[in-house]
Amino acid sequence: MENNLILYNTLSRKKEIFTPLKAPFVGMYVCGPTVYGDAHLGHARPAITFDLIYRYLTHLDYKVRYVRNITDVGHLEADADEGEDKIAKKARLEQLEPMEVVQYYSDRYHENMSQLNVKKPSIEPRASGHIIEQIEMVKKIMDEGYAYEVNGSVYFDVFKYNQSHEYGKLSGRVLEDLISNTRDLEGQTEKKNGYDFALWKKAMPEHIMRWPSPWSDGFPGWHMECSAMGCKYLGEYFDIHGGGMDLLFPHHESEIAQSNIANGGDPAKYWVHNNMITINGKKMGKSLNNFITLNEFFNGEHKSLEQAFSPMTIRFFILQAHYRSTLDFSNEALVAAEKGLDKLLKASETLHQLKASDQSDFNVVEMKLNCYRALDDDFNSPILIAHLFEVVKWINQVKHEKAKLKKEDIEALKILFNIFVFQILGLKPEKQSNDDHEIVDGLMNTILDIRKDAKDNKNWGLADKIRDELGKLKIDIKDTKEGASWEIKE
RNA sequence: GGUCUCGUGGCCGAGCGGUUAGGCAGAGGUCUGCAAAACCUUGUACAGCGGUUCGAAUCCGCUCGAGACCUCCA
Repeated sequence: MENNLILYNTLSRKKEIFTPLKAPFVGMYVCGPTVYGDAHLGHARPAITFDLIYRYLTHLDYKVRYVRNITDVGHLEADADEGEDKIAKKARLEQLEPMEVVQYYSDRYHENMSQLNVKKPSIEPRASGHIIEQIEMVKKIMDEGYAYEVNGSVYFDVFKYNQSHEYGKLSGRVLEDLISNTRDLEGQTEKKNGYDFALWKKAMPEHIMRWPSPWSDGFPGWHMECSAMGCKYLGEYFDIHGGGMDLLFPHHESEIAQSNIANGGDPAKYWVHNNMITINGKKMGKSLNNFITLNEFFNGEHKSLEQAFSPMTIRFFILQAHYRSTLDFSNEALVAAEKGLDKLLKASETLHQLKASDQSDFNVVEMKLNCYRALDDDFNSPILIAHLFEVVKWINQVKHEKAKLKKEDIEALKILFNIFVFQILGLKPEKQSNDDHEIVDGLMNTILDIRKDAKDNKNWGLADKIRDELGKLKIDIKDTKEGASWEIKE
């Protein structure tokens, strides 16, 4: 497949033509969740954004190795260097082994991802399983003279690094500004400078998660894991590094610094960042405590929710905005997404019942090109969806015999829907598929048959009664020219 | 305080120098035993004020407003 893909590179702040380092292979690393709580709507954004990118690159015939980590150690609670490990804290509170907490929330995260139809990454490494690699990397940085040890902890010397490299080139920060901003931070730390970051932390006695190292029994600094694991599975220089915009600084900036010293260069060619989801105009996040978990969306049990929203509604809602824009949550917006998605999926079913004509009123080839153009332009899913809704219009017009489509065009549209709606956008019908389906179908056909007899005899009372009673069972009956149809609500 | 981003019709959200974005909601109509769905028609939108230009939502400046990062955060 010819490649016209353009993507926005945070590093250059420009859209660039996507040229893989070693086509057809593509290496993509995305910062995954810290598993110490249920995933919320904010977590769904990068998952779905990079799922879209993964799916599209795969569709373009690239052999993608997609690595998304699980952070199960090293993330500190309050201060980057003085706080307590998030996992360990949660474990102590709940009287659980740290790894028990990790297992529990990892499982729940995976369950949510599966519900959202997010494909599994090729590799999902855990930080705790790569302590050796991280220690090795810290050693390298020590050997190069860009890190110093204080009381068993190791810090990266940002000032020294900045003399030969540019600390801040990703986030657009200037070290002088950082100096003036960190100068008046309270508390005397072990660090030479406030902006230095930890590569290895000595564990306090109460700290449960700890590993031996040349410097102390302790644990790796947060930024180490992504550098070490990215390098291990994708090489020292790979194609795409992704994550949320809030990770730009200091996380990704520090990864670049570490990698430059340890491996002699940047870790990735393209840096891709998804924007935040907001609630009442503010970022939805753990720290602001204004988040709604995915499970709460799915079951509707949250005071801010007027109803439950299905995983596919959430997915569609997110895909209707460009990944680099903020997306504002509201019940109204989600209801709109729910209805829009329903319309799209219904049209997909209708497509299979269309009657072919000997000519077409629409240019299917052009439409297909437009769909590709949308995705090629920095994965513009909202534009793609707008195109798909035009196809929905076509389908409905043909259904109502107000427009025509040739047989081969109908077939082409089926393929188009399959590619863009199902394979790339990753949407799927949400009907429960259980073994009772055939029985239910049979029953419904019988009932609708009886109702049709009633209607033919103008026995409106009986016809309405059947519809009303079924309605109470959440079964919707709709009369069309072709006969009655039914569907289960919600 | 520093750095950066954004402000689009009732709501969400594309576009980023000249062409209808799209979805939801609203209004009118077609269809229909009724209802629903679908279809057709329908919207004085681009924070404000200046400037550049033949032409600006789109570029520049200022003002106002909102947000992100600078500390863990997707």
